Amino acid sequence: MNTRFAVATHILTFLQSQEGSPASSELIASSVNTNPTVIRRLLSQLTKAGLTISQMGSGGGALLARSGSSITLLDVHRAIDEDFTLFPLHQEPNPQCPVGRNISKVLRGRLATVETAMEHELSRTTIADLATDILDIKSAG
Amino acid sequence: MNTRFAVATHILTFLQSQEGSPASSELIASSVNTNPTVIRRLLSQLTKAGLTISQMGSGGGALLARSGSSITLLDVHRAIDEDFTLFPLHQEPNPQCPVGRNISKVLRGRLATVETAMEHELSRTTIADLATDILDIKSAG
DNA sequence: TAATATGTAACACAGTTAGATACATATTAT
DNA sequence: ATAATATGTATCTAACTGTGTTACATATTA
Repeated sequence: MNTRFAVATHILTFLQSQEGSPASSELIASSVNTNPTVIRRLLSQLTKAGLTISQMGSGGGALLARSGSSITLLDVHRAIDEDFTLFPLHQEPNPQCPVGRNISKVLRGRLATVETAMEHELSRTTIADLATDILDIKSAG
Repeated sequence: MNTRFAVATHILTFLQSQEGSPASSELIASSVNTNPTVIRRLLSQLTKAGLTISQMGSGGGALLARSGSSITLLDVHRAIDEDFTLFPLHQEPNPQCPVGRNISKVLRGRLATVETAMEHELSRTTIADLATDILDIKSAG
C-alpha cells in the first residue's frame, strides 16, 4: 500500500496546527507513528514543490511555505505522487490485431477525463480545511 | 504496475468486436500479448461479476454476458479491483496527538468524494463506446 | 565547539504483480 | 468411447515497490 499521500497530508496538517512554530522530523514522526527518515523524505519532496520550508540546526524544523488555505490536496498529490497513473496501461498489445493496435490510445483518452475529475475534486479541499475538520471533531466530541 | 483494469477492458472490448463468436483465452492472449493464464484469471473475475460467460470444450471460449453498451468501465473496475483504495491511509497514527487521533477519519471523509467523482466518470464510458472509438480510428486513418 | 536538525544514500524485509507450468474437469467432435 | 479442445485454479518465480532502518555529511544555533 502506497500511503505517501496520506502521510504527506498528515505532515502538512500537523504543520498547519503548529501555527508557525517549526516542527522537527522527529516530532512529526511521533504523530504519524513512523521513522523520522520517512518524514524527511516526504518533506524533501514537499519543499521541492514549494509547499514547505525546512530550517536546519537547533530549534529548526519544517514550516508551511504558504498559507494552509492555499494548499490543496491536488498540490500535495502532484508533489508526492510524481509518476501517478490511476489505471496503468499494459505494454505492447499485439499490433496485428485491430483491438490490440488501438486499445491503448482509446483507453488513454477515456481515462484522461476520469483523472481530470479526480484532480478537480482533490483541488476542492485544502490543508486548512483538514485542520478545521479536526477542530470541529474536537469541539463536537 | 497493476494493469489488470486495462487488460480486463481490453478483453471485453475484444469480445465486443467478436460479435458473439466465442474467443479462447489463447486467442485473447495473442491480442493482449500475454500468457493465456493471465487472461483466464481475469475472465474468472469478470464471469463472477456477471460480465462474461465461458464455455468449456472444443469451439468454446468467452462471450459477453450482456450487451457491451450496458457494461461500463465502473462495472469493470468493481469486478477487477476488488480491494481498490485510491489513496490508502497510513495505519495507526499516534492517538496521543490531536492530529494523529483524527486525521484518518477526516481524510477518509474528504477522499470519499474524490473516489465518488472518479466512479461517476468511469460509469460514463461503456465497452461499446471503446469498440466504437476503435472503429472511428480505423475509418479515419 | 557542542548540540541539534536536515538531506540523502544504502540496505533489508514484506508485499504485490505478471508470467509460467501443471493438471483436474468439462465439453465437443469423430 | 476416445481424442481434442478449453476452462478454472493451484503453485512457483522473478521483478518491482514501499516502508522502515542505520549511517553520515552538511548546515545552523546556542
